[in-house]
Amino acid sequence: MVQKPSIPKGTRDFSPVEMARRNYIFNTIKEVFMLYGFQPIETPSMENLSTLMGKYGEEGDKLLFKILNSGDFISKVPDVLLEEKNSAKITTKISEKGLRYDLTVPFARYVVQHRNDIIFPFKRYQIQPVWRADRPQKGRYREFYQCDVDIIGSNSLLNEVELAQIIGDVFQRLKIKSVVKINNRKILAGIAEVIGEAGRITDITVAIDKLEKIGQDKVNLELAEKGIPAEAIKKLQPILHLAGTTSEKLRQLEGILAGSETGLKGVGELNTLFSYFETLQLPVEAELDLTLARGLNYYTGAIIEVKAKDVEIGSICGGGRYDDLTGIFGLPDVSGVGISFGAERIYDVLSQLELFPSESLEATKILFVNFGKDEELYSLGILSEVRQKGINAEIYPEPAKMKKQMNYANRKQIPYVVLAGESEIQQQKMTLKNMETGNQQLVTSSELIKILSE
RNA sequence: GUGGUUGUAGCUCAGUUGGUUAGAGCACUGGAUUGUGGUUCCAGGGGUCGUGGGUUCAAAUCCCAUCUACCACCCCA
Repeated sequence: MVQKPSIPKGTRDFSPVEMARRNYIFNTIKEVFMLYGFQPIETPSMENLSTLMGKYGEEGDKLLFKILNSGDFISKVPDVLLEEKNSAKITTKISEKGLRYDLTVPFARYVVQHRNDIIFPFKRYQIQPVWRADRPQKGRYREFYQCDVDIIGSNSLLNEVELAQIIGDVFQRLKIKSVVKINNRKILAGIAEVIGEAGRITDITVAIDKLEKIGQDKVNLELAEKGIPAEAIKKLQPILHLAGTTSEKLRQLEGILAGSETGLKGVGELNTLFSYFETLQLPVEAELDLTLARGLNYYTGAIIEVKAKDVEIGSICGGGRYDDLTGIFGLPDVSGVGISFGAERIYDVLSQLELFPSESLEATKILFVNFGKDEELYSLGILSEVRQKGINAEIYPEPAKMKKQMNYANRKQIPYVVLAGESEIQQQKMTLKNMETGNQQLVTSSELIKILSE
């Protein structure tokens, strides 16, 4: 019995139309990356679990896809463990590889491993799929592409500025109206310090990250549930409701965070950043957003997130600065900053706003109808000529009925069809049909190429 | 990982209180039209009713489990 084929949960096939659109996104992003001097690298789909585990928090470890060891792996597991039925413990015995969860951690591993060959500051980009064992939803998959750009080995804020410019360029080219939200981990740390809960930064940031979504009251409730004292929560309130322009907000923060050295440093960093933006006139809106927390625990400085203005969707790009990502792999004090474009979400935004350019760019431009053996030979010669001029062309591979061949051209949206039968061959010409208008004309091969090159 | 909704032809969906051979539109194949597609007309192929159990004389229909997609949490691109 034949079984119905299917693909694993949360994965997708990409058909030609989707590929053309995805390539449009990837190519646009790549072009901009290269414009700023970034170079591509690729890393393997799988990494050793030891490099992946513990980098994304407890949740992250659960969401890692693990790969079973080869061979008779189960016989090597001690009976005691099998009887205990503890998945976590057995996992370490039967799996030592996992699929990558993001591109940043493998990049850190790469940097440490190749530190002697890399020219620092190292500017690299990387466009590859990542895998998460998350429960799929709309716009959330178990396999999806990330487009990462990172600069590693430089503390300069100029790097943050360049990333903001890249964001501006990319979304301007894609015609997506967007706003860049910026925050700084040091400010968040400062806030926690000032309200007397320095040790609880993670709980506090995770809660205030939801401010926009669930509202102030629920945020306060969540903070209280996490065990933050009422007094600290009270102190937090005015900070969450700073008003005015970015520079006004920063000035107010300076006062609030006067007691925190880290906090003030963060304010200083944002001041420089925003003054750069002002003089450079970014092609994109940038604003300070104190509620921007981002879960990843390795960020230490700037936190960046981009939202599309005309579509209700999560962030389409995000990132930040990490001061010591490579430290865990034995290379301390190397600071980096990077962002990641979410290809799938950008895809969704572009389709919802119908901003994809006409897809025919990569498709066949002309089809030669196949009339039989002799005519085929005649067409084949012209076909090579056309291809040599860089025009995408094809010949129908069998002398099928006209209707079938025309229908093929029609369905593939091929704009031109060449008909070369007995009478055309005698004149050393061919009939060129415009599929859109239906017009036909008798042309020579050089006339044909001229028309197609227009 | 927790809770909810869902599933009938390649796609979008009908299918009565459980009752003969499960239907339609689009798509596909062939013909009307032997060198002319996108319009029209005619004919045809295509179904383990998501999967596995159960209740019943009888299940697409009722019950349970499971898988998928979607939604809300959690988290995130």
